[in-house]
Amino acid sequence: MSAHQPKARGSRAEAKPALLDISPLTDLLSFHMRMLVLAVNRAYDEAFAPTPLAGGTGKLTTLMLIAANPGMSQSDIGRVLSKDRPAMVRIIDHLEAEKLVLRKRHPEERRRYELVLTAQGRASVKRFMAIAQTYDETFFAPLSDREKTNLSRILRKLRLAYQSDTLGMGG
Amino acid sequence: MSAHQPKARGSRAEAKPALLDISPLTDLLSFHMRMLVLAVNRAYDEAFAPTPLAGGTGKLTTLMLIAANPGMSQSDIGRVLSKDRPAMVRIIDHLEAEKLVLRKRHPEERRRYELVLTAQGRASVKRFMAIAQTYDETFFAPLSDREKTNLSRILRKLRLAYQSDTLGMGG
DNA sequence: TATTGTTATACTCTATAACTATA
DNA sequence: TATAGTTATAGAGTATAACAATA
Repeated sequence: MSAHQPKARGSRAEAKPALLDISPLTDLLSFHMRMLVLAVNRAYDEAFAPTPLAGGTGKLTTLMLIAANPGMSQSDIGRVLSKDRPAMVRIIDHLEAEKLVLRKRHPEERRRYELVLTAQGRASVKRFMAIAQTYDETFFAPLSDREKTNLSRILRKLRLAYQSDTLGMGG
Repeated sequence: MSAHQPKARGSRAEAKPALLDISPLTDLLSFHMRMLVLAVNRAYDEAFAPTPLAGGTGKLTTLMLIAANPGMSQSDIGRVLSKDRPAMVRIIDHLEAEKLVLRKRHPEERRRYELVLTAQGRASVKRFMAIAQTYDETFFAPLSDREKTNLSRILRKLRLAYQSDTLGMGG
């Protein structure tokens, strides 16, 4: 959070091809978070490669939202996930092609769809959520329980500060 | 970290267009981190829009690395930032076009470049680092000092677990 | 044979505008 | 006029393969 460490030249650190000073970067919390998300996304890609939810986390999170809140519209989901309407069209197209999600016309509000899981979607989502939980727990396994609780509380506080939107409950 | 909250129907929560249950997502630390990085990237775009480092953080981080470690090669930087060689070519092309960075041929190892700042680059990098620090501090301002220290320590622990590469020191 | 930088290609994600149909 | 969904387009990020120059 402050003063960069000196380059430690001359010490016993002269083994490898000259160590790099990355402290200007690691002093920034935002840099830390970005690098970690890169790694966590790689872990996601590995865990979900053999599933129809490969290639970006948007398909999984959309499916989980529909499972927990049947009847959501595409725009509703976009607001939660910070995705615009064109992005949601593509995701729902994919999930529909995979026969996991169904677009039902809203009876009164005929502009929007009510998104619901198909029977296959309901059956699959349990498996997907188990994969998600395993990959998430595995990734954060290097942390102690106390650190995980702290991290969760801190991230939640930041989320509420920047996303206090219409969202809702949970977390 | 566990048990989803019930939908709390019937309580005083029936005001807005029916609250959404996002707890399946917020139970995942990885989801929290991804959403926060989305927000932090938006903050970056705003802060650096009027500079030649707009459009992605790679240009700033590359510049800061060269400033702290003159003579780095493109591949060196790519290893630190988890970017492949084609990505680094594009970034250095941009920084060179902006007259911030210079490709110098390495005298002995004539395959690689020694990347150094131009006079203009050295003058600008101080300003850019000040902008970076301000935007970073502003973004994490909702946290107490203790929380920031905790977050930094936790993120560092995870980084070391997943990126124990050849990196170096600092942080 | 391996490595640095380069080019080309492709696929994803993101952002914007414009169109339709509904309200 | 405003909103939900759609389409088209362009930009940035990422991943791959292949190439030239060098080691």
